[in-house]
Amino acid sequence: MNGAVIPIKKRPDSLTRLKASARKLFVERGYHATRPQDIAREAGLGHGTFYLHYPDKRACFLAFVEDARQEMNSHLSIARTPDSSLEEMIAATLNAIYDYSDSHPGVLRAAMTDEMVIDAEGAQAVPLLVRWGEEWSALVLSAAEKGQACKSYNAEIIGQAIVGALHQTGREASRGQLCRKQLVDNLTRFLTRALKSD
Amino acid sequence: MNGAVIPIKKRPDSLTRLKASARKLFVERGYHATRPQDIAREAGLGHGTFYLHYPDKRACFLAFVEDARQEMNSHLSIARTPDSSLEEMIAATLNAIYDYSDSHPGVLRAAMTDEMVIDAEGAQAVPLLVRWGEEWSALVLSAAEKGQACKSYNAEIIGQAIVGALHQTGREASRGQLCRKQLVDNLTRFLTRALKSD
Amino acid sequence: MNGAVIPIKKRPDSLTRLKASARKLFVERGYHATRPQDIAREAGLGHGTFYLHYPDKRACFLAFVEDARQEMNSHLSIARTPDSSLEEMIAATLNAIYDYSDSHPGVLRAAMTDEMVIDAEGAQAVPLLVRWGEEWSALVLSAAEKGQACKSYNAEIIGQAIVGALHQTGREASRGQLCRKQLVDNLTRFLTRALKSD
Amino acid sequence: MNGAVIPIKKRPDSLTRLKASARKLFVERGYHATRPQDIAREAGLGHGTFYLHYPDKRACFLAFVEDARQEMNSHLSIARTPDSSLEEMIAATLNAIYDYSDSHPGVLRAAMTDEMVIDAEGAQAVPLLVRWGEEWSALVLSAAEKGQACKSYNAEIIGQAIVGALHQTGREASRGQLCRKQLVDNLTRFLTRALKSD
DNA sequence: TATGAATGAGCATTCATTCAT
DNA sequence: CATGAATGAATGCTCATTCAT
Repeated sequence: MNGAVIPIKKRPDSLTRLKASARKLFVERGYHATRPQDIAREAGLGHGTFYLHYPDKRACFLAFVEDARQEMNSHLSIARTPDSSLEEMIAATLNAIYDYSDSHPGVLRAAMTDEMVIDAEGAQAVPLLVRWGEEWSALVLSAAEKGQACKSYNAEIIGQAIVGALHQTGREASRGQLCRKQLVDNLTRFLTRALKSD
Repeated sequence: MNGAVIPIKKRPDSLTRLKASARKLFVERGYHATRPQDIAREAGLGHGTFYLHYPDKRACFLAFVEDARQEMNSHLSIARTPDSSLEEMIAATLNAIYDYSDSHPGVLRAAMTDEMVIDAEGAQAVPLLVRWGEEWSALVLSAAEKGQACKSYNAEIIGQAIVGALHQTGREASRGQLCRKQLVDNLTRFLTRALKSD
Repeated sequence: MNGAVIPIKKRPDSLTRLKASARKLFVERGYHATRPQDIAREAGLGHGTFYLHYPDKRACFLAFVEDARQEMNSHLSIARTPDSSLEEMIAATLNAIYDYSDSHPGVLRAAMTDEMVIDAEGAQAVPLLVRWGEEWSALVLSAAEKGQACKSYNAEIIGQAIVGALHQTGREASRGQLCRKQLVDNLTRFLTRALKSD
Repeated sequence: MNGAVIPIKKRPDSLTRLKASARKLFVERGYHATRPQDIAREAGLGHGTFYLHYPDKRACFLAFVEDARQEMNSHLSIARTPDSSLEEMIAATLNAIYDYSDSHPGVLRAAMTDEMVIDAEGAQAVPLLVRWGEEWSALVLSAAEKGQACKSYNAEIIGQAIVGALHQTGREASRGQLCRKQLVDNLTRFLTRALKSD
């Protein structure tokens, strides 16, 4: 009679539903136009339930950002193959970003909402975009060490430049102006030429 | 009847003072933390006077953005010399941008506040960053025609990429992390290599 | 034509009306059961107007207490005649207190609401009752100096004891249990005997 | 089958623990700043358990007051010796009150929280202070009958006056302003002189 | 008997905007 | 042109109480 362990697939538990609703609304309406009450209602819960899981609205937004970051990072680490040329690496990364963007439209944009907008004081330690810029810095550095990339750049600056370029083009793409294939092709060539050694 | 003489040093009219106050406060506090009342008070005017000049707060912000754009464009057109190499043109432009940023700290950042933040519906026709991206597109196109830049790029995409790179590095610079000289040097080389023909 | 100075008896101005409404409601319902909105509505004003005059509800209550204190003090200073025996002074004071209580029913009681109730942190510097206790201390001291009262008391303690006795009997009186004439008579004798020298 | 032995040192049942926690928190934070949830958590119980024992928060507070009253009364009846002079009786009572206050700091003060604060409508049948006033009335009456106290007082009024004096001085004492020895000495003399016959 | 997730009416406070002067 | 008192819908958040387990 070990049958007592039927887990019956219950509880699409309230936190999970709040997270989904918060993501949906932050993406659709932005931070300021989304009220905790809206998030709870969208999740089919009472207002108070929101505050069972988050101390305030800001914490909920930050959790959303953090989740998006981790999701995105998983996507990226899957996409990147170890021994590839600089161009291949860039193309793979771009494709991974656009894949994520296509399957989660608007999420990156919402997650990158300027922290000044959320709370003038005590904002996010480091904005999402800056963190990703730092990751690009590391990539640039390692490519330089492998002789794939020009060694005379300040990797920090170049990392931020790359992430800025991707952000702005991605944004325009999501406004429906630019086609993805061209985007990947152009940006890959642009970045590769800018970075490659000699 | 000498009373008719032109009063040479009269006090700036109320709209001018409102504009100055609005800029100051939008830069210092951001859009949401600035109330029309604060702007009027900062300008030494009654609260109601604000609405004599702007239909609402949003219009005031948009006017601020437009002014910043025009100021910046003046700076740029002065800085650019007609017959220069691609590299010279890029370096001159970057320097002009940082000059403006130094003499008007925070203005560009505030003016580029994401329109989604200002009003979910009926946002700015075209965000400032996108407009500047379009101007870079035109520069890239004309450089390509002059044989200075690679012809096979989609200028629209590359324009947005460039402006994104500049925005993000500029932002990090204003967080006090990056030194201007290095910034100009690295970005000039980065963009020149990425763009140049052959 | 100095007629330009007709003051036309305008503006039963909003602060005055708010004060009256606040007093009425704090007396009728107590601090916690009175909302800023109720005060404003009672005064025939919008909610927001309340916050034009008080930074918060607590400040409004404290202003009410201070007003009551001053009103009461005026009453007392009018009632007391300079050269009177201890017994006369006590009787005059008690009568003045009950006169005030009769014409402003409930006000003293509401004004003496324990500060702990209003805000655990940063409460009233010194509660109203304690302040009045200190004034009684001074009276006891001066009576002792004039040889009217026993010199061996600690005036501070006795001042608080007197004010406590008056408060508690006044409270019971307002619950309709005790008759005023008897109250004044009994308390006067009680205090006089307790205080008088020899 | 030794399992049936009486478990001598079982943990105090939930009501006992709730009572202890309620007392602790009402004393430390006051009525309004204490939530049923806090009381339950402090007692190491689930929130819902609170409502197994009390219909609502008000009932819990009233139970706390009643317990304090009974405890205090026990203290007093132990302290009072049958055949003593008025002065001895007063001194013994005061000492008993301060003993209780010293060993249960803050409890009397919390228990005497104005009933208006707890619930505007349908407040406590008779506030604690008034009940103790009535007990003092009885003491005064019996002292008068024994010829120890002046017969011409209205005992009801004098009872309330005494209890008010004790309350207010006790409160100031707990604010750390007055020393106990002096308190007992001064109040004993004060009350004895006020009460004693002839 | 015990639990604690869920609830939603309620609260203090803000702020873009209006309008009588 | 200029004023600033007045407005009230809207916001983020709390907490006494319920109820399915």
